[in-house]
Amino acid sequence: MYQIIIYMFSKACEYGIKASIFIALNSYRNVRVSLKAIAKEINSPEAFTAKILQDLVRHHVISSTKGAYGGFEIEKELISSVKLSHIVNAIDGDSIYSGCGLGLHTCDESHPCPVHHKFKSIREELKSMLENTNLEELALNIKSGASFLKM
Amino acid sequence: MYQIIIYMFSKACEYGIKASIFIALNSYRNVRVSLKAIAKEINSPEAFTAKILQDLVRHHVISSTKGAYGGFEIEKELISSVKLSHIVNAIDGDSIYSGCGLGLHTCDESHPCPVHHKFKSIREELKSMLENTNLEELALNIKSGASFLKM
DNA sequence: TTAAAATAGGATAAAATTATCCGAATTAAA
DNA sequence: TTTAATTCGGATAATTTTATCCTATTTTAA
Ligand code: FES
Ligand code: FES
Repeated sequence: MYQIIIYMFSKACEYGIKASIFIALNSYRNVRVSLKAIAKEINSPEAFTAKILQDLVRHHVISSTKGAYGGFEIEKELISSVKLSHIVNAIDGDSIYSGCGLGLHTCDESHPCPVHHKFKSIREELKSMLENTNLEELALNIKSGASFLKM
Repeated sequence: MYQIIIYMFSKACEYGIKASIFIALNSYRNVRVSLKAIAKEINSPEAFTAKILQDLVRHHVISSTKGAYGGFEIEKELISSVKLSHIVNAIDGDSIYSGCGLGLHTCDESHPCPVHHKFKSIREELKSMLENTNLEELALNIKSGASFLKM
């Protein structure tokens, strides 16, 4: 059984979000970061993080360069347009929010589960938050020391 | 990778909540329900549901009677005082909400992760909802056909 | 041209969650 | 008293998620 009910994100998403923030942070300084550096910074397992970064590259959330002096980056001009929802979609797929909180086949207004109306507003709020939070603001908060990527 | 990010509840919780509602519904009519009837009604795997019901019994959320004509029930007078949070606590433990959305060791106001402030309000809202929703209202909505336990 | 540093990707393993099986214990009715 | 209907609980299996390993490929610099 879980220890936390609100499984906001899968581990994969957690790592993906944190990695993206760290990459953004460095891309402002035109610095490409390696998998190794990322995993160290966000305190994540290297090989698993690699898989997630590959996903993000495939979905064009970040870009990668192979070979020596290679690594991951995000085009500076794009950082402010990358939303949390993009990252989450890339990693967990985009069938987000369509599921019923109690596992009914679909979440359907005309055939609601017992908690449908109670959860709907919360879910919408979360959704709009993800769609309106961009990497730039998150990176700036890290930079200013207002928030942290590990511990 | 998950298909739905907001893993509101574990499967165990989903089944636990739905089962509790169905039991409540029947307890109003002084009818004890069997595991078999519950699993059929909420469309859940029988043996797994049994484990969850055992948890709920141990935590005194519901009560059980062994043997022929046995089954599960909830004392009528208690139905309105059983909150969703009780069910969830019984099944997933009570370290609820203490975890950080991005997996930091603890959710700490003075050492916040990048999404801390964004998620905090949503989480609080969800918490108070769980603490303020009782089985009675959920059961009544099923009874009146306003909500459904399966499909 | 070679060596070193990286990402990419397939295969596999470990851990957690979900699900199943089976026998023991209990209870009520026949 | 026997039988059938049940919950209880331990063991185990299947599935999903998370994590690791190893090799291939790419790229840059020496
Ligand atoms: S039907 Fe369950 S959340 Fe909408
Ligand atoms: S520190 Fe991450 S949610 Fe509070």
